Amino acid sequence: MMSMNSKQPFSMHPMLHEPKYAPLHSSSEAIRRACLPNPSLQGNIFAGFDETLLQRAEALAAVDIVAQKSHPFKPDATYHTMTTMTSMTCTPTSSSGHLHHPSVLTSHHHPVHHHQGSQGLDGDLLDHLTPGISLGGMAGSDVCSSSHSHAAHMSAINHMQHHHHQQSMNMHQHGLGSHGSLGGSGGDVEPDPRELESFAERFKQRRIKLGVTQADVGSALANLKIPGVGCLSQSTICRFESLTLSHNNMVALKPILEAWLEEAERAQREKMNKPEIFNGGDKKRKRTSIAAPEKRSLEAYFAVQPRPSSEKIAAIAEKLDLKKNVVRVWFCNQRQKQKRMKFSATH
DNA sequence: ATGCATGAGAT
DNA sequence: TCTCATGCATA
Repeated sequence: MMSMNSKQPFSMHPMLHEPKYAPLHSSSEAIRRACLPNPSLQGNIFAGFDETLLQRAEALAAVDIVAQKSHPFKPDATYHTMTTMTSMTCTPTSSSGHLHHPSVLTSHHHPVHHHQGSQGLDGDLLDHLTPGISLGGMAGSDVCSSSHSHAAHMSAINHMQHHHHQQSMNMHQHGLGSHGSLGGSGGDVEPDPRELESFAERFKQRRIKLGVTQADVGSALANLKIPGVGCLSQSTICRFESLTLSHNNMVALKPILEAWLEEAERAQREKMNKPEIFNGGDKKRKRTSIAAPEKRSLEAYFAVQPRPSSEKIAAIAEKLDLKKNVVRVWFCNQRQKQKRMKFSATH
């Protein structure tokens, strides 16, 4: 069996193991990415670009760079954080070495579809309000506290074996609408972008109404005891709300956040009934910063060739005086950005 | 809210 | 070595 839908985070017992869980896959997705607007350069068709192109791209990018450039430093450093791990909270991931991510939620691929536009999105920011509610343990937020940096080796919750093919099996495409297809066996979730969009918006609103921050939601997720699901960071919750995640990622996270929301609202209601109770070593990782001029050059290169070879990357790195790894990661992140929902062809 | 990074799994 | 899901650090 392959899973057809999988992703039903719930349905399994609340214990840990459950190594499997179908990863889901939904069916739609890919295509959205296909059409992204190219920043600027016109033809990216030249795939084999060579020095010449490189220079050309750079020149294009250099328009205003002329003067400023020069930053003495060389970024990079990838420092790797940590050295001490002392804590063990449930911190979700760890950068240092441990697993964490539950990719559990991944599904991917949908054959196609997309379209429609709208973008509602909102962007309000109001997240932090402080609540007074502690939602029965849920949003309490601290559970996973993360004060310390990493550590945690136990993120037990997350990870599972999950996915089988992340992107691999995309074959099914019944092309129909968006959804449905997939087998019926499980009921897959709707890959409908519209629905995701509205859910994200409603989610944010209700979350604010509850008085919890994005970070609170992330850590409270662990309290849900959904197999394979642990805490998530503020970043991820924020991205979910602003639709800046891949479509598959949105689809995977939706049921989880939906479950949390219901639980949190339920807990709050409970408290409402009882009026009284609720009143109530590390080395830090340093983030590399790529200066504007270099960034412009990178963008120009990207427009020409989004996936430069290792050699090209090295050449670019040298020209811009950046570490090769920094350049490589920049390209990876840039590609990921294109795939995010917001910008995708979906709209 | 986002930029740069890590790491698991797929290629 | 890439893609993806995620996160820490930061603007």
